[in-house]
Amino acid sequence: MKLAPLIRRLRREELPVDTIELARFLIGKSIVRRLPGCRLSGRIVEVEAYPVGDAAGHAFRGRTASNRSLFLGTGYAYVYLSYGSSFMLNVTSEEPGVGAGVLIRSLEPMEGLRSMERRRRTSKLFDLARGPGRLTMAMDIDGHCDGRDLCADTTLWLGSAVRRTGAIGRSVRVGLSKEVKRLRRFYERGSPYVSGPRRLSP
DNA sequence: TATGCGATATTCT
DNA sequence: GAATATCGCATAG
Repeated sequence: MKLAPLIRRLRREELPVDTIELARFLIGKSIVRRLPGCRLSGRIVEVEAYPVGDAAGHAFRGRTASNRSLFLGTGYAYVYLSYGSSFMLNVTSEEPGVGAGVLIRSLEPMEGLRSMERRRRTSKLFDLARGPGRLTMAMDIDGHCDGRDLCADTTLWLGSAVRRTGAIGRSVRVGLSKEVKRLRRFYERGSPYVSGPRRLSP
């Protein structure tokens, strides 16, 4: 399956500036990663929004050296290390100077399956990029990607949808101790590539 | 299928 | 010193 011609790079003007709108918009879109000798891509099937004023968001206490990428504007990568072992990929939102973003939680793998399998040490298709820490490992995303412009970078960028997007579900977010009741997690209904407890993704 | 726990590093208090 | 937007394995039902 030749997907490369089907995926068109998204321009910044196409991205909703509002965090919640961007989260919904990203479901069904593509993440593309170019590595030496191979290209990886996946379809976004699950995200979480961390808008302005959200106590669970990393920008809540203001800008610091580690979260500065969250303040770049809409369409940049904010990558950080969680629990000492897992990198998390976020797409930033809002105007420059405002700290907010969307956590990418799960991908449906499309291109570069063999490369992902090697990096993830599993050949189970459903487990390759299901979960935020897993997808960064599968896509070889780490701190080097922090701050990249996802609308301009040649190694990591946002692409168009490759097929019609299914119905979008909404739920509480996974693994939080603050703002636990906010319905800020979005996912494609019926996708087997979605993480979290099944009760959250009816 | 569901729940529980340890590993792990960086940041902020 | 505590907390953390997780994962993978273990165990029980």
